[in-house]
Amino acid sequence: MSEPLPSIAQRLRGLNERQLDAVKQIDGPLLVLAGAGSGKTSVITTKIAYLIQTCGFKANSIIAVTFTNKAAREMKERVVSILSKPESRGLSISTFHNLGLRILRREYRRAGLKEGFTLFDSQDSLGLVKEILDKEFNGQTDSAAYCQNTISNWKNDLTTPSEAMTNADTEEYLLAAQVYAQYQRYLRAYNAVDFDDLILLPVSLLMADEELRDRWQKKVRYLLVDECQDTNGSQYELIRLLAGYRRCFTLVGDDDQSIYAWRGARPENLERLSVDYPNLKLVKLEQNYRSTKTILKAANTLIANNPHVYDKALWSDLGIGDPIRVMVTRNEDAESERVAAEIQSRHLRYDIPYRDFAILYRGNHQARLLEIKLQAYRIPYKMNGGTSFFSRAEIKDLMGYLRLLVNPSDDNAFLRVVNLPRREIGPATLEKVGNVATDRNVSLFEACGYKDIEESVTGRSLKSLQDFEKWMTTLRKRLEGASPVPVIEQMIYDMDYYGWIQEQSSSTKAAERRIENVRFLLDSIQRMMESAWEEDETAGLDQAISKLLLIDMLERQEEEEDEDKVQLLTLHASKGLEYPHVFLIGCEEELLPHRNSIENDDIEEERRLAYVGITRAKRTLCITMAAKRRQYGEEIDCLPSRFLDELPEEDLVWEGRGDEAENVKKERGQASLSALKAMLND
DNA sequence: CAGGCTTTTGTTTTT
DNA sequence: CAAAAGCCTG
Repeated sequence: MSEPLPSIAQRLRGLNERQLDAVKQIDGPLLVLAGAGSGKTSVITTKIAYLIQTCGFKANSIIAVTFTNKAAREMKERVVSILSKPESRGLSISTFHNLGLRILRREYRRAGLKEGFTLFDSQDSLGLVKEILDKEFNGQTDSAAYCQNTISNWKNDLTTPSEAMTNADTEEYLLAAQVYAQYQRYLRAYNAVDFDDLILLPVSLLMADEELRDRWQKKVRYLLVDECQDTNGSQYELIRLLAGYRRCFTLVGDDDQSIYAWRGARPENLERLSVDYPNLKLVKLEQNYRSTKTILKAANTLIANNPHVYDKALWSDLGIGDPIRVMVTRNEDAESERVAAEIQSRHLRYDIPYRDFAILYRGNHQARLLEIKLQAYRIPYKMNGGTSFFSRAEIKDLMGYLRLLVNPSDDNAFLRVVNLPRREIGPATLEKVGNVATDRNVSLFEACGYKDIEESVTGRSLKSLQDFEKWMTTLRKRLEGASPVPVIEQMIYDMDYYGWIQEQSSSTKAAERRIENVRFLLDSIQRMMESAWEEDETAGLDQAISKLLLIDMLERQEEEEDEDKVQLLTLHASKGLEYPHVFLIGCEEELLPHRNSIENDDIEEERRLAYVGITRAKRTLCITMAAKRRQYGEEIDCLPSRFLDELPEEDLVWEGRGDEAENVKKERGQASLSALKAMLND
């Protein structure tokens, strides 16, 4: 031990009175209403340390849940830095989905799953829905996205297929309900689960099985949940079930930062808590340690336009700081250009590191232009989100192989990889395999091992099919008890996958990049295997790959290099983060209150989104908008976002090329006027 | 069966 | 205006 660790007593001294309340309240249900930047992460991490060090809780009896892997990682690091490593051993800080996966990995048999079950990502499940619509509902594949969404909502609300069927009162619902039933059947046949199942199945098991419920409730002595305004119905139920009769938990949330209602989050869970737990204690954290007074005032003024159940008055001790700049530009091109130029000049003039800047936007597509301009200015940047690591073709391919290796029932994986690289196995052959599979009631892969196929499939196709089956089976045997990565490398070598990638890629550069990605995946698997510690007794390839699917690998990849880069992210992705200098771009009607949200009257959530964006800023905030924007090839006029009207005018400094700022100011008046008219009409 | 061509579709937000 | 999906030819 080189340096003495900061003792828990020291930690506690660093907290304010409210925060201390939140930490010390340990013997009952507690809700912490934590405003933006009020130090809730400190509270959670200190509390975990306090529970272990002062109150004598075993680390492995505490479960902390967050929504993103990033938050979980950060939290874990902070706890480990307070406690010693051995003391924090076995402590579980993970996302809801990871927790669900962990439960399922232990109890999968009771959920009707077999060993090595695979996890479908949303692309996989959309594909499955399409397949079902195609096969069983004469090709109504255009409603696939709708069905997928509806099914997901049902699952989040713990609605079973039969309940969905009974309650279906419209044509669409009925179709979705029928697809839902089939979808679940197919998933089980493939020995697969989707994201929603990771919560749904553990909840069903805990509800139905007393022994299991008992076991888990004994195991979990204290529960902490971050961002609980984002919990959906099934997640809330999971919390309740794990908390059990002991009812010892700390939930932290902020209703003003609820921005996930569209994916089933139910912020009203915060209110429901006091009904379900009458002795619920409430602590409010209202001191903001992050932003200047000006920024905080703007945020407060904006969010005051939303109704509130719990009143909250965020205040800051920090200085007034700079006023908020509002930049108006000719079009979206100029907007990105201005932002890039601004960052470069501030970087050069004041020596502000790139990493201190963040550019926030509503939709991922807005990043494209920014990338171009930032590159033109030679500004290093990091994009958060965007195309996931796992949606890259080469990664999907390899994952397909791994999935099939681990789970021979995974027909999806089979179909993806069976003819890749080319093995002369086309649709005709596969249809015959499909027939055998249906007759024998086995998966496609298993059907390849049956003698039956020799009756229908002949010649070269038959040989390559059987070779494929033998090859995969041999690999799987070799996988047993061995370290998986060398086996995978052998597999890649056997099929000359790198050669195939080179053949497929347009340039050697692109090919190199893709091979690098594959290597990175192998590397991650290796690391995952090595860190098969804490909790999970078995560490198989199957576990490694499903865990990796849940982790945003892009994050990981970037975090390794300690970089100085401008951060580009969506408003949604920015929650929980903070930056000294923030640019909030595209503040226009139809974009920041998004058009769909205007139509559905969901302005409040959009306002919260803007609120989240503003409260990310520590020192300066710059809001931009374009007067014109190209959309579907047509150039359209943009109105300033109504949220600009809701900010304190005296703290805003408008800039732009003279006339444009003037025009927009005029329009701004008109916008308010038309909003007023609309109100009067209601 | 593959790759190149035309047509059509479309933009929220994500574990 | 772009990307994806579907169509058609070599």
